[in-house]
Amino acid sequence: MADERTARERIRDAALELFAEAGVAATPVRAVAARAGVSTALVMHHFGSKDALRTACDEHVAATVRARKTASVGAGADPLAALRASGDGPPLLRYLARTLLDGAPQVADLVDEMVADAQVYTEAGVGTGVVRPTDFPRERAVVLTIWSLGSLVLHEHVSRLLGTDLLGDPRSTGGYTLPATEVLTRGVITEPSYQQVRAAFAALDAERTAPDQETPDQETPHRGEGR
Amino acid sequence: MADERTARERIRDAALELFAEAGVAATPVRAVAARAGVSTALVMHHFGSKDALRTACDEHVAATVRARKTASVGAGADPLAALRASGDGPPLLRYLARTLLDGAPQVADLVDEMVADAQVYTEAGVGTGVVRPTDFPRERAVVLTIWSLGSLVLHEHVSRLLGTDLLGDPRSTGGYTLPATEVLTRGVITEPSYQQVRAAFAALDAERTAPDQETPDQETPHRGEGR
DNA sequence: ACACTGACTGAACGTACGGTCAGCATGGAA
DNA sequence: TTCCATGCTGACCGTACGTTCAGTCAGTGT
Repeated sequence: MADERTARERIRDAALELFAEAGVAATPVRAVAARAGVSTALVMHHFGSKDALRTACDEHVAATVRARKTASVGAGADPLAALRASGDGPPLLRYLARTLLDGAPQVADLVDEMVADAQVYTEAGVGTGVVRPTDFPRERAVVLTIWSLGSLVLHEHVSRLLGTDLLGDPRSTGGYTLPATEVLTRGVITEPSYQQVRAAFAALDAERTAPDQETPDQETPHRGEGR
Repeated sequence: MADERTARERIRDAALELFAEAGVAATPVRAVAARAGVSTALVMHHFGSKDALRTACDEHVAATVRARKTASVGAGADPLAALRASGDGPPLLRYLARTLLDGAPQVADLVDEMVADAQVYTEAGVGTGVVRPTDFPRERAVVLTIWSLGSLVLHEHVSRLLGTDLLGDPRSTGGYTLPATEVLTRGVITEPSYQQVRAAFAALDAERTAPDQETPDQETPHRGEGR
């Protein structure tokens, strides 16, 4: 019965859950108020408007993620491992997964920070021999962060396909983490195929910088059967 | 002036664009009708309800993706390369990126097919020497498909971070494809770190199947500095 | 005793929504 | 010509939305 949180916090948490479930546009303020056990007028009293409530949610999530983030790069460069384990992780992560799509500036800043952190951590990992060196330090950090967040956003599909809930206990995410880590360790593509891709994009760049001179017939950049 | 499409197709295409931009819940039927140049009543006449219109969009996207999909596994296991190149790709891909989140069954089936295709293609690639073998053929196909779709869903962040529009011309996606392919070729994590992750999850499994016997102190599964 | 403040509510307002309906053209079949 | 089916519209309906407002109540300082 005793709910230690203030009414303002209860409203914000209720909004977080409902916005995460159905999206902001599909969630009436009345539903938020009902879930928090208050009147709709009190929601307006505390936040001023539905949009301001949404912004407050964005800021709360961003602040919490910032507070909880740790340098855990070993298991697949996962910037959210600490959050996953914490009690209030699931609703927060669900909300984050939703709002990664509708371009809230607070969330965009958060992603930028995650990328910067990932770059620092991977470069440190290169020093300690945990992480391989790369030709594209920043771009690799972007790619790894995007993949990590992308699997979070699509957690429903991951759950259906692998039976692994990425929003739950990190110790039970092996169904996803194991193959992902295998890919991130041993790779998928063989070296000659990679060189073909590199050459194809280099040719495209050359064609763009000097578009007048003729280029040899190469309309499909990835051939696939070359050995 | 001559628009060859029927009014029904114009409505469906307008809905596709608007739903992709702002989401279904935030798009009024009136806006769809206005974009298509018809009355709102005609939208209802053709589709019956907003929800049915949404379903029609889902089915149209699924059908188009199925029609366009090709076996292009060389450049990072991208199941949507053909679609990207085609003219009506962008709005379709934008819609797909949106609806991958709200669990439409047609889209879920589509994802399942993509995974199945990815598994077939990667296993064929192992035979021709383009793709490396794996301990988890199906799980690897899931992971690669999820990463590919995840980067599509987060294309806005990719664009901001790398200046590369994944929805546009595939020949100008090198900013993303090159580092992604490098990661998928040479890996990120070193072999000993991978073995640590494997051992940690194996220990967790053992603990779960025989939870009574004591296990050695290992509360954090990824240590990171072990060498 | 009074005044003031902030949390909080029930009722209401204006609006924009999804959906309905009667009816108007057009056109091929009878 | 009559008929009905189809594509289509403007006007309308009930509802649910975001927001406003007047006012209650408890606490606090004076």
